[in-house]
Amino acid sequence: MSPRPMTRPGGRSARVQESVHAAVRALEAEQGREALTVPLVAARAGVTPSTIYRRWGDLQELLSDVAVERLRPETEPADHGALRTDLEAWAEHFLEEMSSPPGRAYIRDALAGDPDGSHAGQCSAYAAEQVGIILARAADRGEPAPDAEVVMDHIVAPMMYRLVFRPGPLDATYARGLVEATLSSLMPPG
Amino acid sequence: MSPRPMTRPGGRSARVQESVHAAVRALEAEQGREALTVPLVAARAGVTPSTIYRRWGDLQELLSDVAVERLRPETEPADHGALRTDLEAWAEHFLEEMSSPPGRAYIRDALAGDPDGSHAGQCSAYAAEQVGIILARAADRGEPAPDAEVVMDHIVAPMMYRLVFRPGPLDATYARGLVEATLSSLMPPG
DNA sequence: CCCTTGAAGCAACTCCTTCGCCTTAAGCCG
DNA sequence: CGGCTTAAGGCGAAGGAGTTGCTTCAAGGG
Repeated sequence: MSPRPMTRPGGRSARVQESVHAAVRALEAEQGREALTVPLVAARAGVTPSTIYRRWGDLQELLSDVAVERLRPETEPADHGALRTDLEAWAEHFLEEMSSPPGRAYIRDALAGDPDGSHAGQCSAYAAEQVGIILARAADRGEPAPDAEVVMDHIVAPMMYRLVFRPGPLDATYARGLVEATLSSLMPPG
Repeated sequence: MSPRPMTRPGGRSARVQESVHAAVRALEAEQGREALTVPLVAARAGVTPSTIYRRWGDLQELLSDVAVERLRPETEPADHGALRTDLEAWAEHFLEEMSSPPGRAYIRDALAGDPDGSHAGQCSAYAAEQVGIILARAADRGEPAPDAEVVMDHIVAPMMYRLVFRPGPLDATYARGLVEATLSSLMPPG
């Protein structure tokens, strides 16, 4: 989970990591992200600044690390009994979380301090995992379902592209529209 | 074009901006982006560091500014006489440029130093403009054509999502496939 | 229980970054 | 065309972020 290989995941290293992450979350809430500096976080976490520089490189990579953690889904997508409703509910929930001010900030942070793209990859892996669960359920029910790649390209990608690259609001209607279009192209009306 | 409102676009301000941009491009080419610092760029550009800090805020915003400039398309999309071939050629060209190492670096820089999303918005505006030209040509020819939003959602967004969020290579085949899928859903085979 | 070794603490140094003040010149208006 | 107003750039000092070598600590293995 940490950006650098942690050959000793237990004990002190883990405590330091958690302490630093907690310090970032606390200071973000108290003073806003603008006010964060590495020495400040270090002091709050009870470690020396050089520890943070050595493990994370710089403030941005640390913030990216914390942001990815917060973008991890906490629960499985709700089961509504049918592929269409499952996908609609998940897409609406996903878009709502991601387009909220904190959601946008986490995405921004996750991308900004991510020199090798691994944090961005983790974000899309989270979404792919949720989608996979929904599609597996559909398969269990015997419903025809699109491929996971199709869902990523036609539902997740447009939402995330708009979030990251285009100004302007996004609402649940847009998410539902993407789901409808994807499912109806799966089973043409003809 | 500059991140801060330029109430005096002419004369010295414009010269300083161009000089600083040129210094960034030169030092990037000579020493790599890792080596860049604000004082280094300032020295090369013949300005004082405080000028850069005042106009751009920090190194990342400056690099983002330069990156957006480099992502601006230099020519109109080629005219191949038909919507399908125009879109295919443009999508392939777009994906090839964006997925190249420098292209990926520019996208990363453009997003990283972009606190308010205006640079990201500029990037998508460039793509939308190119798409608009292609669609307008199709309309002139009397060809049925999808809406620009459909092209952005179904062709541009999947490519950019994969570029930014997913590891792994991307090739012209993928771009063509997106175009085919979009056009064939426009005119169902039935 | 000791040994190895990666990680954290410490401290000193470098240099990035900020800020106040002054100077320059762009754009305006008579 | 020539002075006037006012952004914007230059300069220098002060403060703090970021870096590094060395030392100390403790996790995990023998």
